[in-house]
Amino acid sequence: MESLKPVRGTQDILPDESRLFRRVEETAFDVADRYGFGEISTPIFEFTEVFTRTLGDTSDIVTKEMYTFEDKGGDMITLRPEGTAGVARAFIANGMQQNLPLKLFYRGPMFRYERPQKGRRRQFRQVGIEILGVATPQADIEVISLATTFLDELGLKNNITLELNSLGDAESRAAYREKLVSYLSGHKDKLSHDSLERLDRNPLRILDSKDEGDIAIVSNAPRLQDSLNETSQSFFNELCGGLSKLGVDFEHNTKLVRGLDYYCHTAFEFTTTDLGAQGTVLAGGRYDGLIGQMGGPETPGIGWAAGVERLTLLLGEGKEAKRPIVVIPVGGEAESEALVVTEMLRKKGYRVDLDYSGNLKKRMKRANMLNAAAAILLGEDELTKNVGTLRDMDSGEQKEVSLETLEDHLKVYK
RNA sequence: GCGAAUGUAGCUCAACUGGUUAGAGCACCGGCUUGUGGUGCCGGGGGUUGGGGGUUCAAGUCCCCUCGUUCGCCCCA
Repeated sequence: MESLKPVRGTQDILPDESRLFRRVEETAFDVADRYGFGEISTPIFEFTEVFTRTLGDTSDIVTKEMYTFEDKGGDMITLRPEGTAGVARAFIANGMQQNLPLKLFYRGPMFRYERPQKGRRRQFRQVGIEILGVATPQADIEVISLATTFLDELGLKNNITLELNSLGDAESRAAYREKLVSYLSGHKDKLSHDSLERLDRNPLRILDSKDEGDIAIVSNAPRLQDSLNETSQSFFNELCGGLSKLGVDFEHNTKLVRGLDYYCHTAFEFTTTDLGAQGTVLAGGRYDGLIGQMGGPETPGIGWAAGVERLTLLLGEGKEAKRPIVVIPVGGEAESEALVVTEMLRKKGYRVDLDYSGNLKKRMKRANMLNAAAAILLGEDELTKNVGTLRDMDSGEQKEVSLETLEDHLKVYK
């Protein structure tokens, strides 16, 4: 065996940690459900074209981060690097435009060939939502307030801030892009190497540069919001107004941008300073051009995705699992009776564990390790009297109770 | 893809400028306690020091390569 280690950037998620993952995903689904979203599952791999068409040939995701391979039938297949493309594809393929507007929730693993870091894996999980078919800011408001509720219910409200910006409609963006490029072109000699490359590929990104020289240049650059036409401006105003009315706090970050062409109007990110360089915990925006670009009917869309790993890193320990009751048979004869009692209690809804082996001391120790609330001892003495010894694991008090009325005594532990 | 740090027991870490059989705490197993855990005492198992190569009389320690992790950049959730 070459190595038993998992492939770089992948990880085993053991039961304790799984609980956190489940909490994040279930909270997300639960909230989305209340907001009227239905769950959609799309394949975790698609024809490569699905992603190259939606993400554009020049984006980093496509040029260097996709897990792409040829399958045995000769098709080019890619492990999905994000969720929206698959949802959009499924939308078109299933003729879902009949049912607009649509509110969809998804969750599952995504794959990106990147250098792993804290909060960044090659296989990672996302939860996300999309609203399709609503061109007005109502959808933007709903999607963002859903995100806020979700993060609130995870108890993360205090660590996370919402940054919001408008990219404007296609016309406004094109106009701004032109202004920005012509301004920046006058400073080519001073731009950082990275930004120089971004200049023709993705100039808006330069606004976001961390290079000090770039920041100085950008500070005098024409501003995005000055290029917004009337439609775009009122769209954004309506969004901000709606959020305020719902009590959603946000910061208008005029440097927040999205690279791809089909993005428009709303862009937002929920960020934290607790995760080093991977500060973005949930992000999304409006993508009115996407479905049309894929060959479907022109359909407006907006949505977000959140990184489950990053959220679990912020959660810490979290709530304890429900404490079990442990049934402890003493002596071989009690084993089968213990099994009966255990099954009976399980079917009545108790969380019950049965110790398999060892002397009483060992089994008690194990019950303690399991953080049991109570232990039920079944030995020869008990069996002849048809009782069980019920021990409260916190107080240490114990009493014999008849097996018929056992459940009444357990209600406190349920 | 680029730059840097790091890698010793299941976990957290120790081992002076290279120098005998690599230690400790926690965890685990056993005993004190043959039907009673969470505290105590005694004992035990555990490591090709991430892997490979090199320098040296001698390498956990120095050098090279490789793999993993972490941090930053790029990018993103």
